[in-house]
Amino acid sequence: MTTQHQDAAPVRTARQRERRRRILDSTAQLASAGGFDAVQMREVAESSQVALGTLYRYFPSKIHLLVAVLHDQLEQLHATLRERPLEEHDPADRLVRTLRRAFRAHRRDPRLAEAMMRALLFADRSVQREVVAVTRLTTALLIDASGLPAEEADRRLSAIRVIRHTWHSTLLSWLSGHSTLAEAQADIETACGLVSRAP
Amino acid sequence: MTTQHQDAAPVRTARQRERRRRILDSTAQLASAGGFDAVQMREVAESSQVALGTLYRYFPSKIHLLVAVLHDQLEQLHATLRERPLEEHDPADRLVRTLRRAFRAHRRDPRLAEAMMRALLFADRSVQREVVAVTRLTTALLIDASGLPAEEADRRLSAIRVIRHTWHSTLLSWLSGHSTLAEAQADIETACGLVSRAP
DNA sequence: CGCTAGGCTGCAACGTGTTTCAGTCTCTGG
DNA sequence: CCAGAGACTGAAACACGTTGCAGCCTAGCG
Repeated sequence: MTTQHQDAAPVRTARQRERRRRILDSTAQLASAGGFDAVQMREVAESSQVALGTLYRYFPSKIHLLVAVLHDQLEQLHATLRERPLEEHDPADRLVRTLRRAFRAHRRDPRLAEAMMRALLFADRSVQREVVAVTRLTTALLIDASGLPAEEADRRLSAIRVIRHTWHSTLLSWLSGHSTLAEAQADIETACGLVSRAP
Repeated sequence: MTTQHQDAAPVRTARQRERRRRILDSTAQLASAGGFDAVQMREVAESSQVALGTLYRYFPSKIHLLVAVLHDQLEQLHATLRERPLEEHDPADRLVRTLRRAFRAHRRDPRLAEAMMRALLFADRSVQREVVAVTRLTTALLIDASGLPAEEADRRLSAIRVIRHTWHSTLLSWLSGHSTLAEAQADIETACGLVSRAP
């Protein structure tokens, strides 16, 4: 049962693009208000003025839906970050700054962050395409943030992935109340140090 | 070496201890056969010869149940690791070795691993106690593996947490088919390098 | 040895993610 | 402009985690 969503097939009409946007927006709104559990498919459908079956045609599961919201938000974050470039030169410093910014953004909307991260980490093989897209986007964002030239970044990909893992893991862990803010920030700094080491 | 078993309520009778063991065992068996989705509460109850309500008295949710299984398995792993001590001296090498062993174990039973990790990362505040217990146990295991003296380990706690985050994250990511074995192992090695740096 | 409190059982019921389907609407090719 | 293909709707139904409850059983106490 192969899925044919907009990822592979571009959306045809403007109305479909609007539907998709309405769905993403009301999902984010519901998540922002009540977290993962508050994103209920019937409610998403209703508040985006779409039938339940249609919602499932656009996003084959709640996980797909929330991962798509994450992807959407990441694109916005990436754009925002590009608008305000950093002044630091040291790659590790730049990464720490960037992730601090991102963390602040999530602290402002912890329920939305929790919903998206839970979905990302809960995603199984059926969401592989979307998860890989998010992973790629995040990696690109981190490389951008580090300010490293492409070839240098290539040599440090493993370090960047470790930073990404640490980022996701600490964020979720903090959002779920399993660790403290201080721990999360210390760990992110520790991980970012990796990018300045010999490859 | 905190031997924290289930909630503050110590088990009273032998039959209760047996019931708990039967539940943990059949959960592990179901998970091993079919992963997270195959662990269905009705089925766990039936195959451990316990009423559904009783299952819920012992473990208030599927997530609690699977995190308890993880805790159980970690205790076994910890014991196994102590039996066969490492010969390496370098802390990073020792950690890499240990995590390689652990990874191999999970490769032998990927569905069980997937079920446990999904549960751990999906756990919310209501599972805090159990998640913190697992976290502590894992940290203790890593410190043990590193061979560092206690005070030295204390100074590197953040590095050890980063290793733990990377471990969980790469493992789940590999189990979910989002990354390759090579990436996972490279990242674990990269993270383990942190423990040899200046504090 | 009987009594009581609390644990256990079987079962029904509820909520929410997901599937299915018949009927209706919209878009596109001819 | 029309017909067919595909998309959308509304509603019902299913699956599984979770809860609630009435009655039975066990353990420990008097």
